[in-house]
Amino acid sequence: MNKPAKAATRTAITPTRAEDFPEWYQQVIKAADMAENSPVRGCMIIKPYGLAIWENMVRIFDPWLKDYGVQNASFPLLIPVSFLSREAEHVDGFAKECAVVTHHRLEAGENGLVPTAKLEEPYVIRPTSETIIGDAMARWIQSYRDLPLKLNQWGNVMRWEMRTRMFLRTSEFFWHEGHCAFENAEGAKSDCLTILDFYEKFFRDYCAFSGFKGVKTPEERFPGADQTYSFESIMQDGKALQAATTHDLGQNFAKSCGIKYQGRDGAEHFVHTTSWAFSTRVIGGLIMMHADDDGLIMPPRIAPQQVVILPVIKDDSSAPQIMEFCSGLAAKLKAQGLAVRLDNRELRTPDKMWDAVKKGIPVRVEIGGREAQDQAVTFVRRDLGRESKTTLSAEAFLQEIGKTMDAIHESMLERSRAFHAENIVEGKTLNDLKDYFAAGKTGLVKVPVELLKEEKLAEVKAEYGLSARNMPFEDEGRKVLIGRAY
RNA sequence: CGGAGCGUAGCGCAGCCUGGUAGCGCAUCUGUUUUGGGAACAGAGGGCCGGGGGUUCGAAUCCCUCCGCUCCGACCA
Repeated sequence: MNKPAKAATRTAITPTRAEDFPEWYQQVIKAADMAENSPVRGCMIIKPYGLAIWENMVRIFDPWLKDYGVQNASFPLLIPVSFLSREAEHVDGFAKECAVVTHHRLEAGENGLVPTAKLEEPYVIRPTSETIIGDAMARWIQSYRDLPLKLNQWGNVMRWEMRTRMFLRTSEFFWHEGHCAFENAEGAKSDCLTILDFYEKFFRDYCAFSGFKGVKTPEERFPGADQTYSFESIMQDGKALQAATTHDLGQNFAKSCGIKYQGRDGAEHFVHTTSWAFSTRVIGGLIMMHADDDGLIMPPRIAPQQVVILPVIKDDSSAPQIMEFCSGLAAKLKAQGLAVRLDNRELRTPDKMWDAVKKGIPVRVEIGGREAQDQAVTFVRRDLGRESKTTLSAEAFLQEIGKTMDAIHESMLERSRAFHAENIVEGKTLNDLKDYFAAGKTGLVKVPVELLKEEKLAEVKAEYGLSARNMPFEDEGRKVLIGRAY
């Protein structure tokens, strides 16, 4: 009798991506212990492992901004309602999703605490900070010598979303928001493009994200912007994710906030401002881009833990030797600047192993009696799975580990590129677009921009839940990518 | 805010139609044996069955009403 087929196909995450993508996404987050829902509607608790990813993103990206001349600052969480109403389009865009603070005191009432002491002017919890930063800029900028002024803040914002999903869309989310002011339109545009390049580099070289830079169509622009640029990527279910945006705000906010300077010509001019951001949403993108049916797969360069060392102890007699070898190995890896975790928890080895798998730790090292004896290292790459199990001398392993990290990164990026290549198809006509999605296909269709003028486009978009993602730079504005998006 | 579904142990679920002392799997704890890709046995702990109201001798189950969550849509990083 043959043994029943070993549950080799059992996946750490149920359901699988193919069975139910949204549910799979939730389960990956739970399995990796990244975040959980909170008692506050639409807001999540980011757990240590999830926040560690964000902290790495901050650690990597922040120096780039500083190097480019951006200074960090911090503006209030609360914004006077009157500030928000300064820019007409901006109001339109955000008013509906603002949380409003109207009182400043609680008193015991019949059914518990009730707000008393109404504020004369309510505040909104910032959905974004253009207006309050603009107000400060108006005071800080007098002369062309004060320009450019480049500011950024790392913080949280709140948008009262109708429908939330962990990381991808939550009412409160963390981000950085850059706000810059320039003498002229060229300065602002160049800022938008420079930062967009930073974003592309960040996603490509650290998150192993393929994607495309481009210009937003007018209807997809940020409220109050003259031009919005974005970096977008396609997730494993074929839907696009806007990973980061930069906005050329022209003189719109300068005029509504009164940001003026005396120019080289002695006359008074309005500045040109920009704003740009990426958020904790990117963490959701990491999951949907890279994770598989066994859970997360972290790109090595932003992984909170890059190497996990699992001692495999069979009997207590060999334990001290194994642990000593493990500690030594951990110390040497740390000395190379790697984030190492020696998992000496009192759990069974398979449980620790699956924990490492579900957290997507790039390299898992297993050290048992044999390795300790031979001064060797057995390791597995998370992106390749158990087939990649390799044993090297400790010396060789320590020499190669940096290259292994790079190789994992490159292979993840390559996978992402291949996926993008397969999921962007060219179309010419509205019917091409319609037929593609009518056939149940996913991904994006690249069509000539002239199609945006067709009246029937709205119908097709509505029918299949499509939107214009952006007009990729590589096509010089002649084409636009259309598809479903997060 | 519209449409659909769901709230029962830490997690995943059954029980509800047809009311009668709350169950299963995993996880947890204890012990023993184990341990190189998801261990076995034995025992134990753990629940205001989302909240409130009703019907009833009796409600997880029937009715009303809130609240929350998930998915699809509209809105959006």
